[in-house]
Amino acid sequence: MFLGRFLSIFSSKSSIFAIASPHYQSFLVPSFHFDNASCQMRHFSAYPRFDFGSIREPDDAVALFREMMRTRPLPYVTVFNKLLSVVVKMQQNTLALRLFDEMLQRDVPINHYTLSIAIDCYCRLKRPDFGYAILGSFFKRGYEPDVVTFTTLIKGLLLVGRVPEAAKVLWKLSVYQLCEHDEYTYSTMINGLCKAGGTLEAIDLLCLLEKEKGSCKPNVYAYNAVIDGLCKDGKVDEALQLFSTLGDKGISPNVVTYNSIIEGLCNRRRMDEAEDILKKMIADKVCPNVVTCNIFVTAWCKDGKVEEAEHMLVSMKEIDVQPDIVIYNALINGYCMQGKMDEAVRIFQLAVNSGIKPNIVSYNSLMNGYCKKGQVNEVSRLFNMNSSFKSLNSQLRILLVVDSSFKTQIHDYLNSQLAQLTLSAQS
DNA sequence: TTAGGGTTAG
Repeated sequence: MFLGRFLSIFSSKSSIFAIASPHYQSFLVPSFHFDNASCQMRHFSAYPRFDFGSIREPDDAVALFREMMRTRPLPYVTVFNKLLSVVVKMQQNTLALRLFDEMLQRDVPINHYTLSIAIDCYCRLKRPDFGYAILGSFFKRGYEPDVVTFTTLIKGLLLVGRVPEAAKVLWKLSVYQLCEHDEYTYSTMINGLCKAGGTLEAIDLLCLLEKEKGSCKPNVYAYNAVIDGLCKDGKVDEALQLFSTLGDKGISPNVVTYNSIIEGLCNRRRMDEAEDILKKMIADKVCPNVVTCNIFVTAWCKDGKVEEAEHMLVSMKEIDVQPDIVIYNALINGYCMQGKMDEAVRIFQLAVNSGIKPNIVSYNSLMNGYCKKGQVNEVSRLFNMNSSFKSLNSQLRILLVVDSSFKTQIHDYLNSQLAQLTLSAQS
């Protein structure tokens, strides 16, 4: 049985932890001994120390920002930049831009790091043109955009599929000697090309870099992007071929490399080969992570082997990998697809009891399952548990998959909910 | 305590 073999593969992983444990220990030991001097400096500093680690919600960041704005003299620009970075890492790009705007309006000192963060936010919001506009502020304030700034803009253009423009920026960097490109620049370009459907062009660029003399050789991120692109294009054998050459090139595959290959094989239902790659991964001392586990769980669920897939939760505990909502959702959906709603709800509860918050995907899977069984009352109950404008569009999408005999009933129900939500929003 | 990179679910 595949699951049995899978578990036995994982059980051999204890050796990995044995090897890795000294690193874990040194990582966990607090570094008081060499931080004493700086602690004392801070203790006597006139500036308060702002605790960015305590930021959990966007509101926390706003509260800290307000506190910083009230502090006199104002904190250094580095402190404001740090706060903006924390907000960006929370994927609150609009909020980061709002804070940035307030800094400009209230004449808080900024530097080229601040401007790069703002460009990054616009790019992440898929508005690279606004990012470009900020380049003007660089020159106005006497700063020069550097390789990070340009790489960020290239990434932004690629994110919205503007491949030729991104290539042009890359080309201009060299021709006009605006700055020296680095590994990030090329891996960003290669990844963007793959994500925009241009895996072949990405391979061409990769080959060009491999032949180029100099220090800017493609790294594991660039190879991962191409391997993943090939797998997603269904060209798993080509991905395997490239994967097999990595060792000779001095590139160590990491967990993402292995996950992409495993996913490519699983999607083609080449499960035995996926298992072989997992074995190789463990032999190479690369620890499987939650994504690795989820790839197998998803594949088993699609094959209708949901009970077996559920055993993965046990395996994960054994190897100290924490399940996340993605893996619970894969199982919930697996049971829903089989019409086993009691089992689906049990997994839902298991997630909640484990402290994992269900999300829109969890609710949609359950609603879809109940719709398929015609249990409209359960659908309404779930809808009321999770009704908001944000999720409404996703919930309406279930109409596409429910049996036609229930469509009218659910459609009327959702319309009445929509009307109520509209009214409450207006009031 | 200052900026840029990858993989997963309905």
